[in-house]
Amino acid sequence: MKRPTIKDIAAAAGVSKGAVSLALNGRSGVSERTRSRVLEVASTLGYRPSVTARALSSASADAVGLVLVRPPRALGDEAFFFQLIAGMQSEMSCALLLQVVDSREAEIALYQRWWAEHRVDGVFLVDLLVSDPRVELMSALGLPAVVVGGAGHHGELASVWADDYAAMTSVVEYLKSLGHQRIARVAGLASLLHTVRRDSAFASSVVDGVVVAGDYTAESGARATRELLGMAAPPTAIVYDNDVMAVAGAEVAASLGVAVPSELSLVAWDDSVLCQHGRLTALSRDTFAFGARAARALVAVIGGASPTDVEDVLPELVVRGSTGTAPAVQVGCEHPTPRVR
Amino acid sequence: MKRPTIKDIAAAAGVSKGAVSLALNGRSGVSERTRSRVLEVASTLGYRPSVTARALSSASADAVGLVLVRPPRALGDEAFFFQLIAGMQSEMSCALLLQVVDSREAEIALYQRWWAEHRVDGVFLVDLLVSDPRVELMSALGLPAVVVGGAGHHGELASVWADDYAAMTSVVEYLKSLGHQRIARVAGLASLLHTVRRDSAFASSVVDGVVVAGDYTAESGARATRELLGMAAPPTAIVYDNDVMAVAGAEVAASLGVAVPSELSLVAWDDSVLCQHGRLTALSRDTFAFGARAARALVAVIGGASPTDVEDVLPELVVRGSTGTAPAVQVGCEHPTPRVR
DNA sequence: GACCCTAGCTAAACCGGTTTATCTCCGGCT
DNA sequence: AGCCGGAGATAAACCGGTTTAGCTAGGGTC
Repeated sequence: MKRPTIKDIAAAAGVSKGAVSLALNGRSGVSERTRSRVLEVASTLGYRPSVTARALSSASADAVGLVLVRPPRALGDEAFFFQLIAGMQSEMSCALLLQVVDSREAEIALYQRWWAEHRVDGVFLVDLLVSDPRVELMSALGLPAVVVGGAGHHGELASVWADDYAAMTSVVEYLKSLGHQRIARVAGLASLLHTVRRDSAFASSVVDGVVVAGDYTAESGARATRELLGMAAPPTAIVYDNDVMAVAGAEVAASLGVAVPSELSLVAWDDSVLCQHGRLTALSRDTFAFGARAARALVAVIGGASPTDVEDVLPELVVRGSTGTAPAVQVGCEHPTPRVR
Repeated sequence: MKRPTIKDIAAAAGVSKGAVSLALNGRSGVSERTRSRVLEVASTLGYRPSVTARALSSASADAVGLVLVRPPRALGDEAFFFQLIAGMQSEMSCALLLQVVDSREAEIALYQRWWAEHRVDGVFLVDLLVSDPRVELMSALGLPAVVVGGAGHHGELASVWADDYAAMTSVVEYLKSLGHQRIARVAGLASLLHTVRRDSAFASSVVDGVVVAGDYTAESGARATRELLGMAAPPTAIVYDNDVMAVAGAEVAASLGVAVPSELSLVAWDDSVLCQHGRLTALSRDTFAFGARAARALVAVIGGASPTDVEDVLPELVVRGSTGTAPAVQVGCEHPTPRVR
């Protein structure tokens, strides 16, 4: 089967290629009679302009790109990105080029390649680092980009972000209102910008708060939780940087015989089916809507709009069974017997 | 910033465009001296051929496509597809064009469009229907395609599949070996081919087995489970078509006071973090490897290999806490009091 | 009637590659 | 000397669009 080209349409309608192009793109230069004839011929022949050819004459590639840096097998557990992608798609008429790579270097090389190959009109940047080389790269290449999730103001780039600082503060305030004083945090990758934000928010609202580093995997969540519960003065509440670590933490608590929420309260960042089934209190945000917003921003930037910062709505704390009032303080007992064997 | 084109390389190396093309593609027609000079110039200038332009001269689009038909918001819960995608990527050097649409018609239109626009070299077909129009479409268009997950032999198309029939049979045999006799099944969408396969396997190995239809959502899993447990002679074991429904079912059982596994055994199809945390016995397959295999098959077909059927390894039953020996049969009590209020 | 303007269209160049036809030069053979 | 062949290179066509320059016919103005 041979797909019809503009030349076929031109021949069938008895006009020139140029006239067909003008007619199809709704531009002036052809009479209404000719235009309607061309349109009719095109539709009966099932004509579709080739994006490829169109992209050549410096028009758009009609696609945007997204690169994820992950160990590929771990990807399936992170519902977050899938939600995000689905949301993006809902606001884009063009295609999404998706690639999973395993290193930051590969990611940068890929962006460069896509740009050089004229393959995308713009890209999303996720997992922003504290000082991210990609920001400068985009400016240098002149490739439209939207930073997703990094808190505002990245060079000349547009960004869509949620206020992690305020969110963390609100979680801590909630826990404090329940009487918790020894609050700990299981953080995500330290190289990520939002981890730093949350860290600083946590540090400024919790005195002597313990922070243990994790990497979003169940293993790291379990390890961190074991470490925290084994301390001389274990925390009465733990805030996790994602859902997977939180659920793993809940299991460790159960296996150690620490009752949730009467002895220990748990909060997960990012809600998911996992939290729903684990009855975990979680900081929920509408990731789908977030993706949609990011897509709108990118489309705007590609369209030539000047880059803006869009702040997402503050995540909402969904209280479930994993948080409760702090256990009564045993006066005079600075070092209660750790419950951990 | 302006990216260098083949013309720039030609000028810098003092040769013609054609010579550069030959040199870069390792084809004969240029001397070794010229070739090395061209290569050097190209690398110092950071040259990258434009896929766009290349695709125009009937070469490859250097991308493959995947369309998912889902209500977009539900997508995030299905780790399966993300795993699959990650696996595909691991075996492809080209890019993946991903789009989520909300109807079968849109999917077909999209495949047609991608083909017409010369945007992809081939596509993956997932969620095969019992009599799927896409199979014929691909043949008609001459678009290389690989059927993912549908059990073998689809027209002239290559396919990568797991033997759902054998898998279902093995699950039932396992339950029977535990003494279960009243086994029920919560099925997935009836329009999907693999649902039909599992149905027929289930029907032929379980006498009077009850099948309730579901749609992979937690709600449908819960509803189906409530229905089954409310029957006069409720089943002692239930097999679910996916993890989300199984976990929802486990919760319903818990809320009704039905003990798992002493009174009721549960098995989920497709393992995930959800099953791991819910301690659900699950039929586990290596989705990542499955995706990788599919990608290899597609690459081969695009390369001109004649389409083949690749059978995936049989899924493995991972026994966790949700399955156990059947409760003792109360002799003479045909209709035990339902435990459901 | 001479002039200009514009609508409507065509021809041709262009985008950045690949591919084919052609051209030149050089060496070997009879 | 004359002929042939092949290597090495180039010019030009082509892919399927967009865009610009140019051409023509018709109508209005003075």
